[in-house]
Amino acid sequence: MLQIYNTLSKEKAPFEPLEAGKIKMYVCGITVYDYCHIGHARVMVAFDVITRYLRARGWDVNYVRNITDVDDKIIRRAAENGEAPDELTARMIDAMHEDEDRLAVLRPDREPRATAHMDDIIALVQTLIDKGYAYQASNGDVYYRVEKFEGYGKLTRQNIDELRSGARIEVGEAKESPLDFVLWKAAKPGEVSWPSPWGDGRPGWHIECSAMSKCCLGDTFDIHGGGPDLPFPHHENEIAQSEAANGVTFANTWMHAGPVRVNSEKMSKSLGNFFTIRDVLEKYNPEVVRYFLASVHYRSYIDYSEDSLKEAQSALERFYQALASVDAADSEPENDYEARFFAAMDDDFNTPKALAVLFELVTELNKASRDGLAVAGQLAAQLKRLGGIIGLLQQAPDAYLKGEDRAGELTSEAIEAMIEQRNAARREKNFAESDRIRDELAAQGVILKDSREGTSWYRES
RNA sequence: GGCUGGAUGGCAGAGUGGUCAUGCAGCGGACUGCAACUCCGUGUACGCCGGUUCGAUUCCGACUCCAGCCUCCA
Repeated sequence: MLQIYNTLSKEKAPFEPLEAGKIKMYVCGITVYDYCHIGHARVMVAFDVITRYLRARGWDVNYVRNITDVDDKIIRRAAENGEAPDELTARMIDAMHEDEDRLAVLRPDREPRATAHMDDIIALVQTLIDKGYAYQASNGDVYYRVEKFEGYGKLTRQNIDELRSGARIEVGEAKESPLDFVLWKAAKPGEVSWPSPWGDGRPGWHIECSAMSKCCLGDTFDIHGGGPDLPFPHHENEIAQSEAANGVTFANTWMHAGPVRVNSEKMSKSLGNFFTIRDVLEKYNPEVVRYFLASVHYRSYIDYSEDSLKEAQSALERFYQALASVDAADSEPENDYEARFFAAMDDDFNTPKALAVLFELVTELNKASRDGLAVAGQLAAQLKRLGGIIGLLQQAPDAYLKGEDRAGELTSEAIEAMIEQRNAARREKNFAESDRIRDELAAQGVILKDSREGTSWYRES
């Protein structure tokens, strides 16, 4: 039985989709005005692992993740760059897909974009106005009347009075109450805008998700996910919009990934202490980054540091060394690893626990491999398949360990030529020369392994 | 201040009312010409104080500290 922690109830509960066999999941994606950072990567990988596991468990998953391609930050950044907003967003969407591909994050089934759903957004705002949950203010903006929605604050347990005392009205706003938030923003001269019954303008931040989830998945769906900073106010506001407009429960299960920290502080744009995915991939194999993110439970904070990445590197190398020792068979052995792996994942997607099971499998595989047992190949096949459920271990072991030839480093050919020289020296028992060559290679990050079958090598990544 | 989490061995990180997490690093041994990989062995870990219990790291309460949200942020 799959148990999922629900932010709404603050507890794990058995998961049951609305429609047998099918799961409808909506995840808040990113605002495409800059390159994705590791925090984004965490959410992407977390929901990728979740989707892969749900599918491995036999469910038909419809995974929708939006792209916010109109907002203040985009408009500002595009102006700074001297380019049109849609040029900026097109570039950033391409970059995001490139980053995801490298991290082996599968594309969501649909990636709706706000600018492509203006009709849905406008219709939803109109419904809210018709039902008395929204109003157009004197400055032309349309606002949501928060105090009219009875359950406001239920996701994050906010008390409406507490919120009221902390809220304030910005200059230029014309809200009835400081708690009200904008649904439709009247355009300023020269800004990108769309026509609407309330004049030219653009949608507020929250309404697009209510509109696109309704459009792609319906009024009620199974899972709504996102990053750690979204529960309040974004998801609280989505609930207010959608439940007021549709009159039914919005999402049954709310899932939120934990934050990435750097030096015990949250990594964020506002603190400026963030690393982009592409920065990190300059130095580390993408699979190492993915392993690092999967080595901690998705809801816990995770500390980003060079040391953690190095550790992930060593751990992953252990997996690939084991896989490299034997050819994977076509069949798998009878054992309880799969059941234990699934039991771990069934417990709110406990990837660290699932990985621990795989490490036990590795030890058994290494022993079988050392003893030349046929089961070794079967264990390798099993390891690769289970690893694949969390998006790991799908590279050819040899290719992973050797890495790619890089500019300024020894090529595979050069390495192999040196190994040949060294083996000639070894045959003559000239160990001084043989060790000299090995040291020379080691200085370049190339490690040798002598065995009965000959000498193999790998790059210390 | 309001609302959420968290505190586990050198580090990372699961988990459990009473026998092992797991990984990285370290130490000893096997293998090896020597290494590397691998295997075997190796650590009185559970923030602090009370309580419940035959027994608590695990349950309950207080305390201390840390983090997240409450403003754009995944």
